[in-house]
Amino acid sequence: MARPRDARWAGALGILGEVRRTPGVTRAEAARRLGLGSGSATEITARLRGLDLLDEIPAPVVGRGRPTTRLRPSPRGPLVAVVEVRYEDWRCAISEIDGRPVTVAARRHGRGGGEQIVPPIAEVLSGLRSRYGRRLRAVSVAVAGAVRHGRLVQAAPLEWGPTDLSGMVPDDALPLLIGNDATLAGLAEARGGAGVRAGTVLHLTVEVGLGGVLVVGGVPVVGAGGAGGEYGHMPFGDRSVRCLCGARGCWDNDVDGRALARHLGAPPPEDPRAFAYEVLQRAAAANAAGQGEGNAEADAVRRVARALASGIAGLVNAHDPDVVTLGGVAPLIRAAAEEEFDAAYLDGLMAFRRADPIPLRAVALGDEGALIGAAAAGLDLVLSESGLNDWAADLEA
Amino acid sequence: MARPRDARWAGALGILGEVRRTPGVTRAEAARRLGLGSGSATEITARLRGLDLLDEIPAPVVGRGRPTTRLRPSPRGPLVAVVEVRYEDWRCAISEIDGRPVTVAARRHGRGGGEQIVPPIAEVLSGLRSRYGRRLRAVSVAVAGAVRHGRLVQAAPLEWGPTDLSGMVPDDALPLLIGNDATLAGLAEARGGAGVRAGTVLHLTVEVGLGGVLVVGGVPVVGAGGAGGEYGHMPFGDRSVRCLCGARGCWDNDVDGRALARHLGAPPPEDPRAFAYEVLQRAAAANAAGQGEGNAEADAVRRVARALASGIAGLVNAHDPDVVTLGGVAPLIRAAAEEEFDAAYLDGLMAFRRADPIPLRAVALGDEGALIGAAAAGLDLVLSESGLNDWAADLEA
DNA sequence: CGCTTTATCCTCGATGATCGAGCATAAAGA
DNA sequence: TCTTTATGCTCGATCATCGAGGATAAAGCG
Repeated sequence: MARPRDARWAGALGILGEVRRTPGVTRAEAARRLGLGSGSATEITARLRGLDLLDEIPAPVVGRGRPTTRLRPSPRGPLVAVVEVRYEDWRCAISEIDGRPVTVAARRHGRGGGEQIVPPIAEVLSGLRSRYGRRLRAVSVAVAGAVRHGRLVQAAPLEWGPTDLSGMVPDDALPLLIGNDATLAGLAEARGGAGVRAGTVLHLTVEVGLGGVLVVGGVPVVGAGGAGGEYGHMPFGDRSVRCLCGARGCWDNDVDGRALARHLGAPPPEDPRAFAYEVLQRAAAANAAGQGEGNAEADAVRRVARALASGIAGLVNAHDPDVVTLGGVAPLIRAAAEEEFDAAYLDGLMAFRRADPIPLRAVALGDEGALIGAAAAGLDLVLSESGLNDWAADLEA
Repeated sequence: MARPRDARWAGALGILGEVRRTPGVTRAEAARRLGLGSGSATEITARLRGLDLLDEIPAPVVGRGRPTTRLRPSPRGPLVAVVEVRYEDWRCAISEIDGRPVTVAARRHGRGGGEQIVPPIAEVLSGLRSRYGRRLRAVSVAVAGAVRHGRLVQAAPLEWGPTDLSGMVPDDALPLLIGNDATLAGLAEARGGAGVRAGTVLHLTVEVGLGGVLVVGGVPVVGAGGAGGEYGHMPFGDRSVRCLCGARGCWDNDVDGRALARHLGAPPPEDPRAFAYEVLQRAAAANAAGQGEGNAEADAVRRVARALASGIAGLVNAHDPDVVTLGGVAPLIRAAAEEEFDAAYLDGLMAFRRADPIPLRAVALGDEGALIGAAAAGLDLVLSESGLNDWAADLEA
């Protein structure tokens, strides 16, 4: 062979990237964005068609000029299976290379050990495997817990210990990716949600506890073992409080439904997320009615809002992102105590940042973020150089 | 032209990178590491010699076989001027493409406004410019303050406000890079110091306040405006304390000489770094003599050690680095209260991390880190594709 | 209905970095 | 001096990309 090792897929990766970024781009537009000549575009798309990676369909004509085609995932192209494991349920989805997962199964699960969810998910994945065969290239899991070196090491709110999820995959040759749900949601928001076109995105989600991630240039900063982004376990809170995670003073404990319950003198709620929704709704209503002052729930919300906002300010000081995206109940907390929230945010910023504070935005992908992010992570693998080499080799065989 | 735009310098960048990583590598070794064939190595080194980027000198013969050559910066090659501005002094250095700065001037400065240092530095740089002409390709400045969008926006401990340093460069065409000193020291440690070969390095320095940076794959994570790494301004401390930076509860105030003085009931020290050195030395001596218990200074040091270590634990939770490198007085704080420090570190970690905690290491480059890092940042620019294109164009003209 | 305009696509020869085999070179060891 | 070991150089081949020129397809216009 006599090609620069990295050049074999160079152009192809560019085109595939455009298709992922903008599903349904026209071929002409993709070539323009990449600065490709028309000759290269022809060559590359022809190759990708031949590899069953892309398909071209006539594009609706807009003005004059020769009509172009839209680039779409090939109906015989690679697929990624995606799983999301949340506090009370899980779902499986399948995604083509445009990164839009389609749910194929969903189920609630009890509060037993983590291993109980493995068999039913394995069954679904096994079904996908026999249905799609070699088209299925990877399994990507988003899970509500701390993940390190591809293993779920801790899921305190779920009350799961270290859990082995590797039994999910029907076939040892099928790559299994496991990521934290908030991390993957942040990835999705940064690439195609509220943080799109920003170089550095800080994503934070409040569900049960707080998770998040810093995404730089579309790549999540997850550290050596992939466990980065556990911002909920920074000691922004009261050091005398021991967190379920084992550390002290974790921010986690000051910003969610459990914190609201504590401030209200209520027992720890069974479902902190639902509890938070209810309290936030009532607090927002009270505020809207001008009865927020002295209202216990509104007070609790304000307290949580201050804890959340001042921590965010600290993270902004430390990371200098272009934008902060807020998911889960965080946008609701802000909305239900906007004044206190924004004041605490500004107050926590270094002085030079106050003139033009980094914007805080609610997520754009809603509850689909983690699933979309998991698909993106899976596709990063499948559409990498080595992934494409494997795909091409499989086609030949 | 008919070359893949990125391929023109591809091989050359690899070789230059090896020379930077390992000054004095042999040509054969560099080719081996890059997986280059001997033909490519010949072609590339010949081109780099022709461009006055590299020089080859005979290598001392070790065993049998045809002797190879060492790759070195060309004596007519590009240079980067480096400036470090610290609390009480500044220095200028010059670096060839191996990234080893050689100091050419140093001076103490008073505590006036920041602008006072610009003229003398400008004079030194102007001298370098006339001496080296076009060989001087960039000026890279490490400064003890918050830097954003290439401007020094805040230097609270120096008591400088926003300061325009652009007057330093003798020629508007000469690129000026400005970076935070702790960020650049972290870059240097990650690439060639205590964090070498680690994928993700968290670097933290305690001087007056605390600075640092996360370095991922040799690239510092500095956010949108380059102001990332201001870990000293995360609210790990007492929220009732207002920091000089404008925020509240900053970690900055709990970990340095000012904190030691506060705990000792002493007035804020004129030179917090020197004060810290003295207290730490006495506390270490007291501990060594078995008189650490009840000793006021040793108690103050323990308190600072706990504040430092628990904050580090929080950052480790959030970032999951391979290694934490400690600079400035941080290693001394740890040494002077090792038990408390390590206990607080472990106590602040999430439970799953305790079995195999991320190692904390003292810096390897001592006080040269910021200078070396600034040289590295400058060379990243000079030895980029566009920088090399400019250099080649200048040679032709 | 045919011509013009606009936009895109395809063909084809050129380019240039890399590759790898084969040969040349230089030192150490026998 | 011959062999072994390691490296450097030459040269033809490869291949993704480039860009010019021509082909193609639709809309607009008379």
